[in-house]
Amino acid sequence: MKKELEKLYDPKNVEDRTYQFWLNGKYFHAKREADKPTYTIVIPPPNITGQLHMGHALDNTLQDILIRYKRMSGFDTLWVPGTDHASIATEAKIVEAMRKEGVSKEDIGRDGFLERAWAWKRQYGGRIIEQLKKLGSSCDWDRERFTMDEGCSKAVKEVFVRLYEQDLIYQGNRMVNWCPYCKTSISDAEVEYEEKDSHFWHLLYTVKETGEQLELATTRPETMLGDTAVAINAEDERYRHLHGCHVILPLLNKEIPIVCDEHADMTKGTGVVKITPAHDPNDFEVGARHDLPIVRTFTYDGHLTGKAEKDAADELRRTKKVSVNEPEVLDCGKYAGMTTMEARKAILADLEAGGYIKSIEPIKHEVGTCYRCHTSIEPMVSKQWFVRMEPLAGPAVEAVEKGDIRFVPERFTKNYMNWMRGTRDWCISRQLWWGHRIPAWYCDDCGNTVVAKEAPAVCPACGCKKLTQDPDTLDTWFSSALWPFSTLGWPEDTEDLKHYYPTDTLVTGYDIIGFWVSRMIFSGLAYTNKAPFDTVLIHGLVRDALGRKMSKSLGNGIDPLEVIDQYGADALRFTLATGNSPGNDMRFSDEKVKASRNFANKLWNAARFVLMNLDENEPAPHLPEALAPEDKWILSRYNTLIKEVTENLDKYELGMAVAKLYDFIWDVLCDWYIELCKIRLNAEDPALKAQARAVLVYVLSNTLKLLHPFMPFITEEIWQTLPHEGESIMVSPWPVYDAALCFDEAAEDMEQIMAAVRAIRNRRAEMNVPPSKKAHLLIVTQNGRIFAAAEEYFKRLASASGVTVRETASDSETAGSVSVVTQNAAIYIPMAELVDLDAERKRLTKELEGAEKVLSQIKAKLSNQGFLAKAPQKVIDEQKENLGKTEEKAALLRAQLQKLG
RNA sequence: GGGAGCAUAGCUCAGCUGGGAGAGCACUUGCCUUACAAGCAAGGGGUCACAGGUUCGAGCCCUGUUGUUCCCACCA
Repeated sequence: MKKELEKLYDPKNVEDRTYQFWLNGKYFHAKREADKPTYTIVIPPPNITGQLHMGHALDNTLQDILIRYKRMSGFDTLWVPGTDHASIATEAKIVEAMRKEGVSKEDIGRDGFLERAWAWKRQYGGRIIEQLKKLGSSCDWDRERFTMDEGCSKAVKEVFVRLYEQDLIYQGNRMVNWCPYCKTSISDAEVEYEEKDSHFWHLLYTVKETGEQLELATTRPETMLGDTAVAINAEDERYRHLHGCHVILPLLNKEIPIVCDEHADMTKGTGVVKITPAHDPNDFEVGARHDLPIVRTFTYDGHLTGKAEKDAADELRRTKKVSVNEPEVLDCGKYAGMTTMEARKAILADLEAGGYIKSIEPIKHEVGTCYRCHTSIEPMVSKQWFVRMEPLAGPAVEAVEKGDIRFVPERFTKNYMNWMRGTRDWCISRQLWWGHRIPAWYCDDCGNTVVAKEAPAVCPACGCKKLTQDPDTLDTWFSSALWPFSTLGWPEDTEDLKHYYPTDTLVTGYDIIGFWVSRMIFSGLAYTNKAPFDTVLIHGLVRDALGRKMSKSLGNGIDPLEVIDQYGADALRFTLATGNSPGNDMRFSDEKVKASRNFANKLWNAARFVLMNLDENEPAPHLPEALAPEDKWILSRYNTLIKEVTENLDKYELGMAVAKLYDFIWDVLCDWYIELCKIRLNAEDPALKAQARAVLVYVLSNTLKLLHPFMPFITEEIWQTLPHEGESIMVSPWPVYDAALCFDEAAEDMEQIMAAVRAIRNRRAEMNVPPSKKAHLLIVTQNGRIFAAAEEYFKRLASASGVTVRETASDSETAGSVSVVTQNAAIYIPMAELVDLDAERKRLTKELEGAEKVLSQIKAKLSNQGFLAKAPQKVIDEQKENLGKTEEKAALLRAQLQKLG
């Protein structure tokens, strides 16, 4: 029975049904096949707060292309999907939702909050998974994971305890980045710098011993209450007499020392700098060097501290036997309770009134902000957990240097190295509730700290039972760092882990190399002794049509699901895969998707044409015994395509691969081969028909396979409609290049005919001859072999009514003709009424000039001794061949001109 | 301050290890040719940012300049 397709391809009729078909067939499921090499990708887990955005669409399209290609190429492929709990982002969203209900975290307590968070996860965690399916992602859904599921939690505890025992995790009062809005510490990587307008306030502090006024500048006068010294450089001659002296801190009238420290830069400002160890990272270092007191003057939510905070801190110090460098807290008196900005104003006003301000200088200033909420971060001394990076970074640098891990494109190696070499200890504790709770317990009696995978029953130090777990949770990236192996079962030595780990390719954007990629690398090396993957494929950002970042605040985001709804997932995938190279940003526009949709439709109609011509019992794809010249030509082209597409995919040149497929399908297959096939399909001879059908089905069906990783839905739909063997195109074998199917000479002959066809069309178009006006062609050539059997081609493709091929022609025979000259033939189109001898002469002269110019260039090269001596033989041969061809053409042109007189 | 990317047709971008400048869109002209007007055929349009250098040969390699984007950095 003849199958028919709709005139327009409608993705809506195909995609969901096809995806379900794949799921039913369990084609995505990795079966641990012992006889196959493995290929594994772990998905960069999207946040459960998220909707699928264009970045995800790109990321997952690339992964699916690789996975589908490898699956068809005979690999045991596994693509592990999952989601990330995204502690800070999710918690912020839930808090925000609760705020709208008038409920706070504290109202419902930790357990109540976590209940809500898990409900959130159940509600929204699945949504993005469904969206990934719409895209066609062939993930192994039986292995779907979540960063806070039981297995991942186990891995997190295992790592934490191990690192603690190896002294690679420690707790300490250190300078951290504090977000007063999120009320948590964040890591260095989570700070984003933004340029803001600000001022230098030049202040005057009085030296106690000499009474002179010491000028210093600050951008943050509100921190002055926490000053515990001013620093000068020991080499600075201007202040040599002040060594060992003190200044009186204004407003507090407190005596603080002048210290000599390298941090004070003589070339900057007055060379004097105030030191606030509790609220500035540099000053913290200075404080440590000079054993200065650390006086905290800010609360953790961005207000100035008062009596309550001071008392609480004192109480803590008294009862808790706390660590030595627990900061003091100041009762800021009249400033207590003000926000830092309010305090700045008030303090400046008081300084002004007291005559302590010398001048104010406007400046532009890079201010650190929280990457989530963009609130200015406050550097703050706080007790946090840290991962000691130096011992972990070494092997991670080495693995990339040795080539165990490769970045594509290569330039991102540098990016990674800079990050890895420059990184400081990683602050991993967060003052949040949603996340992996830190597996540390403190003894209420003796203050002992116990780190363990399970809650200890008694304090090992004093034997009491009063143990309280650390209230903090871990940085989201702590669990993401383990993702390549925690998802496969680590720390258990599971079958999956043995079989699929290390994974192969990691696909992600350049924006999270520091956050995620580098942490997976050092984690993998440290805990599994293996690099977690061997290749990192980096892609860029998807921007809007104007090149702007897509963002919620700009409202310029394009929803991939809407694009899928309108144009189909294949069109979206094609758009994202095409025309961009690894690591580069790309612009997304409606026009591009339309072009992709048109391509899908073109393919669809090519298939429609083929099906239209098929017999009821058309056999599965095969090649006939005898081949027509155009068959040999298309098979040569097709085999070249296999070779190139495969090579491109192996080199991660996905954009190039898909561009070649586009050209082949549209130009080679549709515009030429199908048109050529119509000759035989319209012929009487059933053998010729069958021959054309067979080659058409063979080439189309196999080309669909090459295209399948990029456009899975439409290729499956067409493949299923065509005669085929096997259940699904997605598990059919990847085409293999076959040198026996490259017919170079026949293909070259065919190209000659095509060139003649183009030249005739060109000539006719120039003269505005409609296709309906046919003409009998006279071809004069020494290459009769090529043109002898070409009559049907010219009739079909060049509006010819017939063709005569000869070696010579008399002037009278060609007098009333328009002529066309190709490389090896002069073709006469009898159209006496259109012949304009003058125009004809001009045109031929121009063509001849062109040919002669090329000739002189080639001759110059071939007479250049340097070229002959140093150029590769292949290039020289090409030039020689070209010389022959061009000379032939020039001769024909000259003869033609002579004829015209 | 350090590092990286980009600069090619009107627009968006390809161009792999140096060997005759490409695609899509837009534009012009002619075609409803029985797969497709979401199409077919033909065409116009580029000092490959600028200046040097290496080379027989440079869009591609080297140096510098300009413009632009991004990343990193504690600049009081």
